[in-house]
Amino acid sequence: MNNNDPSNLLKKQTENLVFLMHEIHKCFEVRKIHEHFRFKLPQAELTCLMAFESEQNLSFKGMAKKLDVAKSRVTKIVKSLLGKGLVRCISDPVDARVRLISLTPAGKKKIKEINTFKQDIHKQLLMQMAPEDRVQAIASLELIRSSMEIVKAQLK
Amino acid sequence: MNNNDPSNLLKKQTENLVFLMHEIHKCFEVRKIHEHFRFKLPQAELTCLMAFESEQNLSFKGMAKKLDVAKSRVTKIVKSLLGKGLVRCISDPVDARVRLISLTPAGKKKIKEINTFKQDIHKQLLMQMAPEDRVQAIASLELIRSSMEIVKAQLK
DNA sequence: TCATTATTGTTCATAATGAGAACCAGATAT
DNA sequence: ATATCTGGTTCTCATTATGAACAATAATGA
Repeated sequence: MNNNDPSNLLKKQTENLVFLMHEIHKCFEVRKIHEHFRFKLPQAELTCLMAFESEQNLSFKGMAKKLDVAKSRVTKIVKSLLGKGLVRCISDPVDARVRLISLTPAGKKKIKEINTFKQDIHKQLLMQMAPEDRVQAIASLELIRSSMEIVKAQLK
Repeated sequence: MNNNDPSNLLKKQTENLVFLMHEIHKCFEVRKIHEHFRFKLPQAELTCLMAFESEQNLSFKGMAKKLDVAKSRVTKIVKSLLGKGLVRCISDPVDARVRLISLTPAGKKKIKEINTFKQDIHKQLLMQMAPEDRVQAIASLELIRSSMEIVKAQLK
């Protein structure tokens, strides 16, 4: 009994965790689909645009690394974004092979819109909680995230 | 100042939350891809198999509702799973239109394997935390999940 | 009972996401 | 100067997914 009780607790917590993570993940997916309809852009193009939050110039290779996709995928995504006038390409004066991708004014406006929406929806999420709980929730997420990173690293 | 400070806190928390949710979501995706390689099954087929955790017989329509995909998608997924000998179909004696999908012994073995892995990885996640923190983390996730459901409902 | 309507599953066309191999052009190094 | 390396494009292929059109079967109603 002394041995069984704590292991049983862990098992119950595990089952609970599996369920909660799955549900949260589904909600997250719903939000992504919603963004796709709201901003009339395929999800891959949305994530591509968001890559310019931290940089303003990206080569195709750099983008591929950042999005963790094949170069050929970037070619396709950027081609579509070019057609929509959201990005532009200039060839690198230092290296003629390299094409630098950057946002057009329309693209900048778009990511501002997307960001506003994203911030807003997460703010709403926090507002569902009592202010004390918000601090705790974020601390827990931080702990979960770092734990996930460790488990992920062990996986490979 | 008195007015600015709390709103500034909320903004910082929001940014933090956006980041954390995004990172956690990425980890979750990595796990799904890992499962796909480990169990040599496309992700859609994996989720289809997992639907038999709570039921042992499912019509194509029932499966479509459960997986939240179109009927035609189910046709394709089940066709592939049939070919792999993981599910079988019997026509409903009550209604000749209906084909009931159920697991073969091989399919049952497979979902047991998948479940063991899934439980194990979540258990490992909990083990990264101090026992007191586990309770808190799960409580936080529960709160986050219910908050997400509310925000999601407002979205539509 | 028989015709109309509704439901179940299949097939087909289409689109998005993504990988990887083969390839060309421009850069680096020996 | 030639060989090698690197960045980007193109092509083929697989996976995920929808929705329309369709065939077979069930249910309803006059």
